[in-house]
Order: sequence, then structure tokens, then C-alpha cells
Amino acid sequence: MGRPSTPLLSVERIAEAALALVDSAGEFTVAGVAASLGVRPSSLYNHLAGKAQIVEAMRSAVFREVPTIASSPGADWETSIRRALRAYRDAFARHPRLIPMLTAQTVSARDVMRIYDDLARVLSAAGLEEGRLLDVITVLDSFVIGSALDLVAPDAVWDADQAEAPELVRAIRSAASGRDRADRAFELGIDLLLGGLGGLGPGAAAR
Amino acid sequence: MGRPSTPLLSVERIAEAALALVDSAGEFTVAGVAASLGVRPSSLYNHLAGKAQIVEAMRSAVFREVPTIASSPGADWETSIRRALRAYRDAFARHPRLIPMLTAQTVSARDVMRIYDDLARVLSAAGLEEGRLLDVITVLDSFVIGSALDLVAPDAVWDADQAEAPELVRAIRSAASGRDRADRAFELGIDLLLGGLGGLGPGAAAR
DNA sequence: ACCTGAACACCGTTCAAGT
DNA sequence: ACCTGAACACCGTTCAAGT
Repeated sequence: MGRPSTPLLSVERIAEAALALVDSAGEFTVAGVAASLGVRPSSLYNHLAGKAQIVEAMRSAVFREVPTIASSPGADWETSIRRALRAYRDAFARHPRLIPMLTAQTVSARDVMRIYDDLARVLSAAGLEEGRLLDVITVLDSFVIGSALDLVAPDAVWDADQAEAPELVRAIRSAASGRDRADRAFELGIDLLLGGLGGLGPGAAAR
Repeated sequence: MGRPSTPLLSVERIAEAALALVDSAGEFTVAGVAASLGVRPSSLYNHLAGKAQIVEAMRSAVFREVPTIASSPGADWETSIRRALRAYRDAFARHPRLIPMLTAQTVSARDVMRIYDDLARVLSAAGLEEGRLLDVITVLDSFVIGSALDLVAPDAVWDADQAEAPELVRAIRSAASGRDRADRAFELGIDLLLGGLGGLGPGAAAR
């Protein structure tokens, strides 16, 4: 049983297997990924250097297909940004259990840079001054990532009974729950941020 | 060497030791915590149920002393919220390496509920309608947590040379870096969010 | 009630051996 | 070049034994 005539593995195949485990079980082990690929753990090390790289491969897999909108036809900047942020968060949302693993490790993926660059293009074209571009992108990114993490927070967090927080409990009682709650909050956040941005530069150029 | 006349350990002491390890090394092991307390790993299990509970104990330790502002004297709601959000993020910022561990696990800490409740009080007093309270708190929370994670992202992420993202690279070149960058982005995000909130209800009551 | 020491199952990673 | 099998150091957790 030496090397097979045609390789059994590839980084993409490994990422896919790991992602399936994360989606179904909420975690993954090197041994688990190997088993689900019908291979021995040590085999994976012919394709990548370790567990951390498996996480990076999953990040790539998840963000590779996020559509880019900079070149989208004739939409105003606010619509474009809104679309981009939704697509970005949706990519996270498709694999909620993966999110904490992604935030635990530093981004080195080109696929994420692409998304940032996309935002930069639109904001810049809309007239936002260059000196503020990175700050605005950071704000939007922080909000999207925070919102993604909110997706994975179980309703338990918001489950009231926790006494000692009376005002909070009232708020929870009169609110949607689950995915609905998270979605509504996300849209509200975008509204607030983009509304504010309008007065900051892009508005001047694009309205 | 049976049980000591006065206990060597407590949940608080364990949390403190673990936090010191996280701050200095970026991670912790049960064995490491035990060693730094001059004790055997199995001893910790007399005080808590496992590694996850050590993380929760750290969360408590970090947020226990975040000041509450609902009762602060005469400030307008916007100043109060701003103060609260800064204090909340500062608590994270004091232990940057801990942040990913906190986001990987679900909140069950009363100490965090207290912070949410604090926000709820101020927003409610400012006239925000009850049905929107939770959404607004979620937005603010998501932004703070996302910004906290941004604190731990090394500058490498923003280190340009990564080609294929020309617009982004220009943005990075003309921006501050390090802690400064993160701080400025955080303040900008708060400006945008609170500005937007002004038109949403609280403004009506408090301006 | 609380610390110890031995034991357990499992983990990620390395590397010489095979084709 | 790529899979295997054995081996390694380390990990979190359990539990009977001690005081």
C-alpha cells in the first residue's frame, strides 16, 4: 500500500470533509477527517501542515464563492454595499459552527481580502475620502463578524429567566427569537451604519 | 498529602492563573494552570467541571468589574451609551488573547447579562420603544464583539503586499496601524450607530 | 471537603518504509 | 509524490486512596 496511482486527497477534498464534520458535529479532529475520507491521519500531512491549515482551507472554501459587487450594474453605492455585506454574512451563516473557529485564527486567506477590496472599490467610487476608507471597512467588517457570531449564540442566552436583569427580560419577552431575531438585528445595524455613512462622504458624491 | 487544612484553590484563583497564562502565552492547558498554582491537574476538578468552566470563570473575572452606567448622573443617553460601550470593549481589550476563547463558547455568565441590562435601561429611559430594544442591543453587542476581535487581528492582515486587492492596498497605505487603527475604527462605528439611533426613538425623547 | 497519583482514551504530529 | 503504520509527547478527565 504505497502511493496510489491517482491521489486520494487534495486540500479542497480535505476542507470539504472537515466542513461536513463541523456542520454536523460542531467540531472536527484530524483523525475524524481522515476517517471520513477513508484514509489514515498521517496522510493529510502530505497535503497540508496541520490542523490550523485545515481551518484556513475551510475559510477559503466558504468565501471563495461570495459574489463580488463592485462591478455590479448601475446600483447606487448604498444598495451595493448592503448587498455585499449580506453576501458576506450569508457565507458565514451557511456554516454557523465554523464561525468561532474562523475568529480564533488569523486571516491569511486571499479570498477574504477580495471581499475587503470589493468594499473599498465601492466606497471609494462613491466618494469616500481615502483616509477614511480603512476605518469604514473595519467598522463594517467588525459588525458583520459580530453579527455572524450572534447567529451561533443559542436562544438560551436570551432566554430571560436569568433574573437580576429586569429591563433586559422585558426586552426579550417582546422580541422575535432565533434566526429571525438575528436577521432583523443585522438589517437594523446595516441601516444605522449606512445611514450614518451617507453624511460622511459617499453621500455627497452619490446622491 | 490529603486535604489541606485551608483550601489551596478556588474558582477565582483558578481563573486568575488561567488568565495570566492566556495573557502571556496566548493559550492555557489544565496542566499548565495546575502547575502555576503548585497543584496537580486533578485538583482543579474539585472546584469546577472542566476546561470550559475555566473559560467561563475567566469571562466572569473580566466582566465583573465593568462599571454600570444606567445610574450615572445626568448625562444624556448618547453619552451614557457611548461610555458603556467603551467600558465593555475595554474589558475585552485588556485580555486580547482571551477574546477568541470567549466567542467560541456560549455566554452563561450573569456578569454579561448585567451589561446588557445596563444598556437596556439607558435606551429604554431615552424613549426607545420596547419592541426594538433587543434588536438595538444586539446590534451594539455585535459591533463591540466584532471590534474586540479586530483588536487581536495582527497588523499582518492589513499588511498590504497581498496583491490582487489594489484598492484595499491604497486604503491601508494611507491609514494608521495597530491599536490606533482599531481604536479609531471603533469610535467611528459608535458615531455611526448612535447617530442613526438618534432618529429612531431615543432622540425624540432625549433631545 | 479537597489534594494526590495512577490510569484512561484521545489528540495532533513525525518519520522511516513502502510503492 | 503520496499513503501507511508505528511511535511520540501531550492532552483533558476519572476515580480510588488518603487525610
